[in-house]
This record gives sequence, structure tokens and C-alpha cells, in this order.
Amino acid sequence: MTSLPHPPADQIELAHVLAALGDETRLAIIGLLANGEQDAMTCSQFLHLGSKTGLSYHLAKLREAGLVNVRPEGTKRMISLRRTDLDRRFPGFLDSIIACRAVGPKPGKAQD
Amino acid sequence: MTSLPHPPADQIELAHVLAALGDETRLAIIGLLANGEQDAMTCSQFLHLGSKTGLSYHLAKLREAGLVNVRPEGTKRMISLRRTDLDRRFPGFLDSIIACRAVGPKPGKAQD
DNA sequence: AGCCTTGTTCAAGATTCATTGAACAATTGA
DNA sequence: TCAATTGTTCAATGAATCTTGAACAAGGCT
Repeated sequence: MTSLPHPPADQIELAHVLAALGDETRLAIIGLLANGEQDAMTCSQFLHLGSKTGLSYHLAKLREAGLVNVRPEGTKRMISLRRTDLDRRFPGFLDSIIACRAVGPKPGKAQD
Repeated sequence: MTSLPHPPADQIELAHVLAALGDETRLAIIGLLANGEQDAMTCSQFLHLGSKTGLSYHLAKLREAGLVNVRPEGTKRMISLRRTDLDRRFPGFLDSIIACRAVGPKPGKAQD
């Protein structure tokens, strides 16, 4: 039961995706989702990036843009990158973003 | 004489670049710069995308983000993609964006 | 039943963004 | 010099964004 609205894969818009990623907090979330071993994480695992309310807001943005999938499980939300959908729609895009971030702005202090 | 402020190549920030591209008008400008034969275009060549003032605003955004280079030549500004700088800093990123746009939202009516 | 955890929603505020029109600056050309 | 072209700057407006705290909802646990 995907209670929360997700855009279908073929309807993900590039400008929308780029706008969603044009924010340090959300970019950090994507970085953690991409580099972490687990393919799904909960909101509370991002709490070091901001307040509970702020996270809910940013995660909704990422979901609405088509970047992440959110699956309710108990009181938790399992959040995962829509890797397959994104790769099919925008080949190479996600990989380049992730690679950039690995070298990029926030190098140390990754408590995965 | 680069009268206008451009960020040095190694100081271009990913989040800033993504935010600059998260706008249909600016994305269209980058698309035209990337797909056109000419490596430099003037502001007036983008007038079909918006008002003169708006274009000036959006082009400043792209310049400040490090996406384009603006070189004054007479009363004109020669605008070009910073392909080399971007490829070095974010390998594969620009190519994936351009490829996406080719398939993407505004298919027909490209008066190159 | 209560209580805790996890996360959303609502309302408010400050900030930034995008668009517009008028006025201005600089170069080109008659 | 006068006029046209090219583009910037300024001020104002409305919209969107981000952040915060309080209140709420839904499950899990004892």
C-alpha cells in the first residue's frame, strides 16, 4: 500500500529533480541513501541534518520530485532511492551526482 | 577582460549548480548552448524564452553558479557553456543533463 | 488501558526567487 | 550629434521556499 503519492517513473521531470537537489540538506540525504549499504533508511536516521519537521518537509520534496520511494512500515517510513527509475529516465545522471558528492563539499565526518 | 564575476573552476559548488538548473528557463538556455553549433550566443538569441530583463536575471544566475562564461564584446555579451570546467569538476554530469533534455520535456520546435 | 516512538500537519515568520516596467549605460552606425 | 541596438540596474510586487514550534495521528510495547 503506497499511501503517499509518488510520480510514475516516466513522469519524473528533470527540472523538478534538479530543483529538489538544489538544496544542501536534500543533497546530503541523497548522498547518504546512495552511499550507505542499506537500501532503505528511516527519517530518524537523518536527524543530524535538521529538525524532525524539516526532515519531513525535505523528504516530501524528494518524494514528490520522484527521487525517493517512501514505504510505510509500522510507525516508520522506509526511504529508498529510486535508482532504477532514475537511471532509466536520466541515464548517468544519478551516478554523476553521487560521484561529485563523494569528492565534493562535505568530505569527512560521515557517520554511516 | 572578464569584467563580470565568475567563480573559479575549482570553486563551483554542486548544490549551487543544481539550484541554478532547477528552473525551466535556465535549463532551456543550457540546452540551447549545449546543442547549438555555435559555442557562444548572445542574450538576444534567448529572447523567445522571456523578457530582456528576465534573461539578464537568469543569465546572471547561470554565470554566478559557474555554468556559463560571459565575455563582453561591443554592446553584446558572448555567452558560452563552461564545458571543460564542468566536466573536470563533475564528470559526466553535464552530458547526462544534455542527454536528458534531448529526450525530455520540450520535444519539437527547436529552431537551432 | 496507558506510554513511547515515529512521523505528519498546521500556522506563522523570515527569506529568497521570479517577473515586470521604467530608467540607465555603453557601443555602433548614419 | 542623434538615433538604434544590446544589455544592466533599480524598485516593486506576488509567489515560493525554508524553518520553527505546537498539536496531532498511528503503531508498538508493557
